Amino acid sequence: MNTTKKTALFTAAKELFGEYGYVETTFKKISERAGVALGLLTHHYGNKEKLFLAAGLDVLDHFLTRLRAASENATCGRDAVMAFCRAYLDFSIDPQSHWLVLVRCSPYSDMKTKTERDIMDSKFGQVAQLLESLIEQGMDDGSLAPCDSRSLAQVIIALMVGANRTRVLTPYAAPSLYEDTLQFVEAAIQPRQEA
Amino acid sequence: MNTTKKTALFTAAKELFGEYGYVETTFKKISERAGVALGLLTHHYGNKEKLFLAAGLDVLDHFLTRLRAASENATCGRDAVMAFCRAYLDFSIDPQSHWLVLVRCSPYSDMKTKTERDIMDSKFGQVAQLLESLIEQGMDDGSLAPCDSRSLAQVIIALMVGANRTRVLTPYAAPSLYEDTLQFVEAAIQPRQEA
Amino acid sequence: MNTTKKTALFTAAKELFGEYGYVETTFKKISERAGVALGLLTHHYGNKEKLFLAAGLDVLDHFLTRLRAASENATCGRDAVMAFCRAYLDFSIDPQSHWLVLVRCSPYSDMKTKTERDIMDSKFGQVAQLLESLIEQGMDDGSLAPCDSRSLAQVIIALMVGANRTRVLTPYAAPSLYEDTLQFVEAAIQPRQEA
Amino acid sequence: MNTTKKTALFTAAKELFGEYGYVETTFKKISERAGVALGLLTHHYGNKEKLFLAAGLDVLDHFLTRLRAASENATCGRDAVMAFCRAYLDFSIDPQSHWLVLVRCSPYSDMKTKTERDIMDSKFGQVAQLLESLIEQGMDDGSLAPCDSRSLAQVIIALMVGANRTRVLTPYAAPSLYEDTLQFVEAAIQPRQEA
DNA sequence: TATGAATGAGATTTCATTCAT
DNA sequence: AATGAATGAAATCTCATTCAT
Repeated sequence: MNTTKKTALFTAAKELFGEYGYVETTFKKISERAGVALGLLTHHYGNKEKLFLAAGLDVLDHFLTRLRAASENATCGRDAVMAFCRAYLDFSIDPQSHWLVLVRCSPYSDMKTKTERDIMDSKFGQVAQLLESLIEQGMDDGSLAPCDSRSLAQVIIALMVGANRTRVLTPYAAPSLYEDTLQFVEAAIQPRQEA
Repeated sequence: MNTTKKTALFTAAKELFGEYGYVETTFKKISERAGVALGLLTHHYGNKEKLFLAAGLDVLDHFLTRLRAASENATCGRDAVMAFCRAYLDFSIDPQSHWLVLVRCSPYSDMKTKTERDIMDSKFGQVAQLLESLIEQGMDDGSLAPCDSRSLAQVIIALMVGANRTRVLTPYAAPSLYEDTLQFVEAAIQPRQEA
Repeated sequence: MNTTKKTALFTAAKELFGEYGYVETTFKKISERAGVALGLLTHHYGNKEKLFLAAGLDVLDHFLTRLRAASENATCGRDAVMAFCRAYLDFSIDPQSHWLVLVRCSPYSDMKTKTERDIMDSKFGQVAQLLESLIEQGMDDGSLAPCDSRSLAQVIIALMVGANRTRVLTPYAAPSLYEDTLQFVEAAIQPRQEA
Repeated sequence: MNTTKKTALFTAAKELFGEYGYVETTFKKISERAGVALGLLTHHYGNKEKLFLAAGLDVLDHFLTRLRAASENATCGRDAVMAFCRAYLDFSIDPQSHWLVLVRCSPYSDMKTKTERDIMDSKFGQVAQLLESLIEQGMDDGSLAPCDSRSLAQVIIALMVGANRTRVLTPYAAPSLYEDTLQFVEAAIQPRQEA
């Protein structure tokens, strides 16, 4: 197949965006790591930003697939929420997932075009919607106390975001951080019998 | 009199780092916004990275001061933790605080020198230590259930980080996000009487 | 059947050279407008310069044919000269003629090869020779005053060139420019009875 | 003076735009000919187009000054018109004038920005207005027959344009072309007593 | 004949930093 | 302390041309 070179380019780009961030990932670095001519990048992807968009969407697509798969077989809504969280954190440290693309490159700073930001936004929105629906399921089946599902989803995702950044970007994350995070979520969503 | 120009430069730098991030903040932009000669920048700060370090530390210093002030008068440890969280989130949206410097510029990507990263790290470490001590205080005074204070501190700070990023970087944050976040913390650290 | 693609390419090339000039007309643009594979261009025409030469000569050939047809049936030399001028100006604004190829691409800057410039030169020379012969005819039949036919031909053609550029390249040409130009020629070549 | 380098750059740019045209005049060529660092170009002029605009306006300003000087002392309108034409053609072959900048670079193709084209247009407009006023003066003092001054001015300028291009761009211009051109104008504007 | 992936030289532009004044 | 001209390395992007299929 002659798709090889395009694929090599794409993989190298995802690696480098994750290692160096958007700005410090250069055409030269990408083409050298992919073992491919410099010009092939614009030939296949038009420009750097479009390549980044493609990379980001690719990661997000796999992310969504993984989250859906992880949460669909849970026995109750609360378990589904916990499965979602676990899958989120697992994905974020899976070396195959190229998750760092989304961590080191901010789609909100590195993409100049509004259209492209909108595309990313809608994908991120789907992540939130998935969690919302799991929360609603939990309220339906009684495994979660009544609450504003959209609000709770945002807070839980915020926690995932922060835990992930602490782990992958800083040197001082405790080894148990992810487990602690999951327990924290569990404690917070635990329905309690009040007098 | 002559401190004026140095100060103007410093303020302009903090504004621009927060608006554009590290890479897109140029010497030209800074000197223009400050209404000051280009050469003054290296004259006063040596180079871009040192300027950024100074800006970041300045923001962090004010941050720590604010967190300490907010938490020191609480009536119990749990209240102190909540005051800490509230102060964190308030500071993050105070236009005077130049907090965005720390959000848009990652000290972990934008600072090449290990020494400088270490300086920042130690400051961030003090934030975590402060929260840890408040948690311990809570365990002492019985307002918080026994737990690993370091772990809990990291998780809570992770949540602050994520909530803040959601609010200031994305377009889809719910207006109630910060309040929801605080409630979430409250629910999670609520000591509960188990059978 | 297979001439179609070559023709489509040629037409697209003439359009684009006329619209964008030599440098800004790219292989990509041409092949896209023609709806044809990129590689066909070099396959059929060798390289960009040869394609341009072919395009320019094609336009010039039609131009010469039109000038000859327009001037051959005039009743006297002076009328033939005027018919020549009118045909020149008409051709220059005939959308079918692709005249702009010769206006926006300078054969004197855009063709590096001396041989190719010579080919173009000789064609342009034939235009001048045609006008010269019409002028001589006019001197023979008494409709034009004696003069240096080569000189007069060059001046008249210079006027055509300038009028044409004013009309097709600038935004400020008066609507009557071409008519005014013809009257100007008429006035200048009018034989006058001097005392 | 430290203006030296900026000036050297400007002169080199005018020379090269005149020799090679806009597109083939590169930053490298300019900085090398000026003996100056590459980056100085954008430092002083912002970008290539602005440099070209500055160069073109500089040439046009000198042009206008020369045309005004040449035509203001004529004894009658017709002489003023002829002095204008002679000054036009002289300027066009004065090696000091950098006239070729305007010949080889088309302000109508090479300037993308409408604003900049407008600035050039208005300068060209002043050339036409000057000639118009001379023609009107000629009609007033009786040295020229009544006519539409604007139309006549455009045609005469068109002839200057064409004669100039023939002389400086083609290899086949007769040595007497400029003299022939002036005579042609003289013949065309000669007021004649009709029966 | 037809396709379009692949190449790499070269162009414009940016920018931290230096330095003479 | 203050200025801004000057430098040149490096980045992104363009594009004619080649070539395997």
